[in-house]
Amino acid sequence: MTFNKDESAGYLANHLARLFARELQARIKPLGLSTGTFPALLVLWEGDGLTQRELIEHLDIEQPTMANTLTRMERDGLIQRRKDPADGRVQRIWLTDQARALEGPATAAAEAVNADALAGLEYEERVAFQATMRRIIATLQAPVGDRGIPARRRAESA
Amino acid sequence: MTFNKDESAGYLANHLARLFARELQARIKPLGLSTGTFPALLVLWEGDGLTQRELIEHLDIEQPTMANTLTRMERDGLIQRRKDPADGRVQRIWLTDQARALEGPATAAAEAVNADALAGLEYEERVAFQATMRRIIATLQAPVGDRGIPARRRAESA
DNA sequence: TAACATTGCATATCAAGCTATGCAAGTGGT
DNA sequence: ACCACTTGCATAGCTTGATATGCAATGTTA
Repeated sequence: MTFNKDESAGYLANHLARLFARELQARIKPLGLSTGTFPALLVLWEGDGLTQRELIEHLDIEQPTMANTLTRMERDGLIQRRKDPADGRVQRIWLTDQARALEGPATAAAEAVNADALAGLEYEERVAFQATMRRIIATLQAPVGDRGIPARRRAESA
Repeated sequence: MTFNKDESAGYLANHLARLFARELQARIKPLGLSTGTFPALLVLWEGDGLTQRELIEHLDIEQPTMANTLTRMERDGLIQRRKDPADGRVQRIWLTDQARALEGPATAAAEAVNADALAGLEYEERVAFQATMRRIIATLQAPVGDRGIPARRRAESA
């Protein structure tokens, strides 16, 4: 049996993510936003003043990737980095007014991408799809030894 | 209602793809392979001598991305580019013996990643998940005006 | 308190994706 | 035969992801 990419979950996930990114990029570029900054903004719109570490824990992104993204966001006038008065190592991230003003149009664009992508799916299929994605994400985030063990049972044996 | 990333199909797809890529990278790095070259190899193992254009049609990758990937693959001894005798514009892509020898271990690694990721899912859930991914991919590949229209009906009205 | 370990972030460097652009080789129409 | 168009690929330059590494600030411990 040869390996068939069109039946490989990993290949399909990669392809799907690229298509979503293309679509989102087309819709938020007019706002002056790009796909990489978007997840950080989603977290910061819920409440800013976070540290870089707090951001990466929310987003499961490596630290240097986030540092890089924040540098671009600062350059583009979306955030400011200000030193934490209590801990000299920490830089807290604050949104600019410009970034705050983009929350409405930007989240509307993202909603539109999702609606577009999922058009043609029944409600039950959408719910099941997202639930499955979350389960696989949880599996891949678990340490290798714990794979395939439901989170409940994992918690019990801790 | 605020936008919630953990209920956004696009965000979940991006996160999922990153986790798959991390996992695959860990497993094929020992073979001297990387995630970007993998899809091209999958196509070429089925039969080489393809043009760059044929490759990008198989993989839905932009042409300069593929040109770049092929340059790295040539550098790493995985492929050779040879001029097509009949058409001076065309470079045909041929696998090296080294690349041919990697088919077994590399596809085994990819199978292992998929098995790992999908462990904990029932058979029906896996099938449904992959079917849904393929449907969303088809939707996002369709021209904007045709979104939400089943492929069957789209074909009829052509 | 001096030495060591940890934490938070930055920098360097690479891969993998994209858009914009250029150019040489082929094709077609007159 | 010539001009215009198309096709195939390369290059430049950017974003978004990763690893490896360094360093300063803070914590911890003998």
